[in-house]
Amino acid sequence: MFCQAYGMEMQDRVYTMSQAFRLKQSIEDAVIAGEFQPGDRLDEASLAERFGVSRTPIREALLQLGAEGFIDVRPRRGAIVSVPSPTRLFEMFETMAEIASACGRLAARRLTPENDAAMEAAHRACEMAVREGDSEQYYADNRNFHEAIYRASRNSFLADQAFALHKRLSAYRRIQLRARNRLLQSLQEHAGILEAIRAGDEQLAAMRLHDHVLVQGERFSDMVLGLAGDRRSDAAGSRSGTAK
Amino acid sequence: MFCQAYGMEMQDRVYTMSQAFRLKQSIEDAVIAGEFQPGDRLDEASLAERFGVSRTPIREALLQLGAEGFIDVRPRRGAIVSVPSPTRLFEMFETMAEIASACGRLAARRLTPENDAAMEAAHRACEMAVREGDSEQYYADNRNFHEAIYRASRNSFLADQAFALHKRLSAYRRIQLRARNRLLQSLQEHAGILEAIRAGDEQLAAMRLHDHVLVQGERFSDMVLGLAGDRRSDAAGSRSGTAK
DNA sequence: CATAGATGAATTGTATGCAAGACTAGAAAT
DNA sequence: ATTTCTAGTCTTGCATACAATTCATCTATG
Repeated sequence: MFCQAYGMEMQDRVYTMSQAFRLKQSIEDAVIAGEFQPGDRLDEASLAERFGVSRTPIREALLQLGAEGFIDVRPRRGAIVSVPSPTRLFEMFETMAEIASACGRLAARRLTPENDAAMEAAHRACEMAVREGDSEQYYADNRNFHEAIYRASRNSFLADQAFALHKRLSAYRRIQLRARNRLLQSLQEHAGILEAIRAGDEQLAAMRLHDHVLVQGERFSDMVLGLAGDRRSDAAGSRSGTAK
Repeated sequence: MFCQAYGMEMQDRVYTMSQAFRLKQSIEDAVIAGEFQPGDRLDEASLAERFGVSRTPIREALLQLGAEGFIDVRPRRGAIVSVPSPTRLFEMFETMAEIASACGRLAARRLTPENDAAMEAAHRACEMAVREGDSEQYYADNRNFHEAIYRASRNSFLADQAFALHKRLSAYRRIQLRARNRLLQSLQEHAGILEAIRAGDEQLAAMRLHDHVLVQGERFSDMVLGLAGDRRSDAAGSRSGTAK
């Protein structure tokens, strides 16, 4: 049937996005922005009231965010913003380092002029932010720079995974950037990463990206793992004061 | 995701799992078992009737599976079992190779006697399956072997990610195993991987795992990427929304 | 005084109903 | 005969109602 080809063309049509999808984005953004802090309860009723919808689409959004690991949905006990234990956080960063370095390795192998230009532009933006000492701006530009590298792997699936994890870690990454005042150091590392990718040196690019993400945290991670025989990855609150 | 024993028991107390969670597992199992083939429609009404529940928990299960990337949920157009394009499939396998090799690298660095024993046991089971020529059994044991390696990374987050992707690719992996009749070859590669991990040779372990997963597919992947200048964004495309 | 048990309030899980968008088939027109 | 328009059916999306379970508070008891 020739009609099928014709029908395909109707796919340019823009379908209305469901409310649940919009809500998912909104809630995710609110979490990333820090409006909901780790440990905070995501109450279905209040979220429904806040967004002017019923509980149903809220529930659907929360469950999806839970499936992505963005929040923690406990059966019959409601959803909370995940509170990863220190060990869990190291594990997440270590995973981020591995995935990022994989992207860098592939990018070094497959670099195209377009991807190169995108990374260059993002790098320039980072430079500008550092020059102006704008930490918030650097945070945003840094995100774009890393996304450009993920894309440069020319593996959109891997890039999606990388970016998803990047978003999940954004709150802690921001702390990391601020706490150590390592804007300039970060920028220099970026330059080294770019250099390695452009040289087509897969190993070097992977290593530099790995170290860039972990920031000397690797050995510390190993140490923690060595000490802690058993690991708890519970989201159980460390909210109230120290257990006495 | 890390759904194993999610709602089973937390802090001694056993909570009743929600229907939606059970349904999620059931539907996922059905997809993995090949009962629903890629492209098949997952109709809410018929699934509800099949499991004897209303549409609500079915919907919630489908949305969660969609968020995990296991199926493809299109707004207002229902859910289907994902039909990755060949390019997409290569990307998924390549990502699996990268994540698996990362697990192997960490396993080589941190191997404990317990993890070693677990891998050994799984390897023995694989040997037995090959000796008896039981392809189905090997498929199951192979899965356990790889899971043992993921766990041996001593990074439970990374291991969860790896296992989730492994499950997602199970249908195609089974084809891969059968089509090439490479049971024996696979077993020998397993032995080589174990050897490298035990020797603490991170690079070798990573490389062997990488090659084991990709099975000479790497160059082919590069070739496909090289030929296809632009990649189709199929219906099974990324869920990155309007991110530019 | 502390702890265990029970009762009421609050919150989540599921079912049902209705509205709106998407698919199908048929008729009209070129 | 092919395409376009249209009407009807089917499916999904959301709201509401109710059931089930968890949490908090209070009381009784050692």
